[in-house]
Amino acid sequence: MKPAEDLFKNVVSHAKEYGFIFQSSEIYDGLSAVYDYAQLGVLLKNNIRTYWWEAMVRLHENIVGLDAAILMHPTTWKASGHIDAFNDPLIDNKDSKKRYRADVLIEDYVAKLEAKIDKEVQKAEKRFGDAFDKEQFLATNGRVIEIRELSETIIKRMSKSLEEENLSDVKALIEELEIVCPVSGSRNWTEVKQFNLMFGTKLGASAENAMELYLRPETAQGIFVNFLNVQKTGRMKIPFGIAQTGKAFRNEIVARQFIFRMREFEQMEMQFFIPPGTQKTWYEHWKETRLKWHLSLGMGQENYRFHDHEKLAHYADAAADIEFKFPFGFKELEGIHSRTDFDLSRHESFSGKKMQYYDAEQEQSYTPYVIETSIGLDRMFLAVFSSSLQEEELENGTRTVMRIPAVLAPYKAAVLPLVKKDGLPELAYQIIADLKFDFNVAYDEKDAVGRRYRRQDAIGTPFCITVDHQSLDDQTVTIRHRDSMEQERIAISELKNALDREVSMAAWLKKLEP
RNA sequence: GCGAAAAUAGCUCAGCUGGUAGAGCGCAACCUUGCCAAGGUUGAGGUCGCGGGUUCGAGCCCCGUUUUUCGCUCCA
Repeated sequence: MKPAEDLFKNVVSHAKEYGFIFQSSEIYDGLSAVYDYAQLGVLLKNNIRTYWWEAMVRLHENIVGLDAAILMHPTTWKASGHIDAFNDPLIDNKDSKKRYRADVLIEDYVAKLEAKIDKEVQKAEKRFGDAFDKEQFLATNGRVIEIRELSETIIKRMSKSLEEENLSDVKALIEELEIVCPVSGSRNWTEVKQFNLMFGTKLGASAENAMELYLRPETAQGIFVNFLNVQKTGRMKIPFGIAQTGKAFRNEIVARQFIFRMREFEQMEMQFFIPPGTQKTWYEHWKETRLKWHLSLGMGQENYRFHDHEKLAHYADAAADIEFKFPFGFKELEGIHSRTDFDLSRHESFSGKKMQYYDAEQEQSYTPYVIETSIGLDRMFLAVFSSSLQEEELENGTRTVMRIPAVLAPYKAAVLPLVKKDGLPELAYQIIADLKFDFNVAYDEKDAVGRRYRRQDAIGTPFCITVDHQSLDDQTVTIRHRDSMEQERIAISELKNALDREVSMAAWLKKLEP
């Protein structure tokens, strides 16, 4: 058993060597945390996307698709909370090397002040016993009033400075309050720096009247702003969902671990609109449904687990991750969030447009609640890729095999003439000409056939079809299975059916039905 | 962003106290052959991440920088 670090290195170099993933702009030394999908990678990635899309949109009568633009009106991000939540003022302690959110440090300080009020209350309670009137005490006690005023002043000043982006005053405030680093206990702080996790760009060719825009940091908002358009034009009845896949961009402070955390990445997400009050049931429903999708690929139940969030995002009332066992440990692969009516309400108030749904059965209008399922396509790629890549010990040596779920494999079959003469290549090409309308098929005639099998193993091709001399006589070929390396002989006319059973989207999607 | 380590052929790596770059695998062409990698012949491919400096001379020493990995930090 190799150490995890080596396994991961192996994944990265295999991805490069066989043309799955290259670093972006490699000839210019690359661009940090940006990667390109290569000739085989794009096939695998497209297959994953399609498998998700068909499972979500095609199989669910009440889910429709959408492909919203990456650029959106800037107010979108005010409404969504990203302008606030994505703009963190950060400060480092030079001694402990720890980084903190400057506003959190100050808020913690204020929280401590307020804890002092509680202490005063407790003291007074002891002193006065039953005669103690808490309301009265809080309103009149000089010490309490003093602390209250101080906290208010601090919070006000901090909010004002943050609003005005006066970061040096935030630092000054931290220094004046003599806030120390909880780890090192020192007051040796760096300047406060603003980190904006959204990529900015400009709309408009001339600099003066250009409009500040952001590349979307999540795809979800494209769905929310189109909620009523889709609902009305699609005559959708709640509960219903809108699904989309697309690129999102985040200026991560630390982007690492290959394609696990990239600055430009692709999300596959679905927002499911439901009546308020039903969110618990639907949340559970989608947790289950999504896990089932993952398990249908047969990559091992033991590689998945749920992680329920305790700390919730500003918009959620429940949230869980489906975590996958990557080479570097269990990490988030997909999120299922109960987003309440946060997004629609916010858009309603920022746009002034009603974002409500009239429920004819209940005879009332309401702002729907939302359950979100959101999976990173690139992460899913990494999950499939890293768990598929295996070194297998054989009697005489090892073989490298990618046990990619057949439905996702870049090539479904390779057609190999046993020798490149005697008319075998010609027959092989005839077979390809027939199969290529249904399957992505490779051809290879170079080197010994055994070596060609191994080459296909290394890129995850589930089947190798070998044309030999007997094929010329009786129109049969051998078909070799990637995982077992076993071969059987079947009629050329049966190939399409045989492959269909094993690799077709339809065959795999049926596993999702009860 | 901080700290540490690394960067030499497509991949994995070697390269002596500083003296003009190698291996294995892979790749391409041809020959032989053919059912589970590693037959033969020939060949392509590297200004040693990039930029400076020291030196008669730098893959090797020094400085900067980029990228990657690990730890910290962040993760709606």
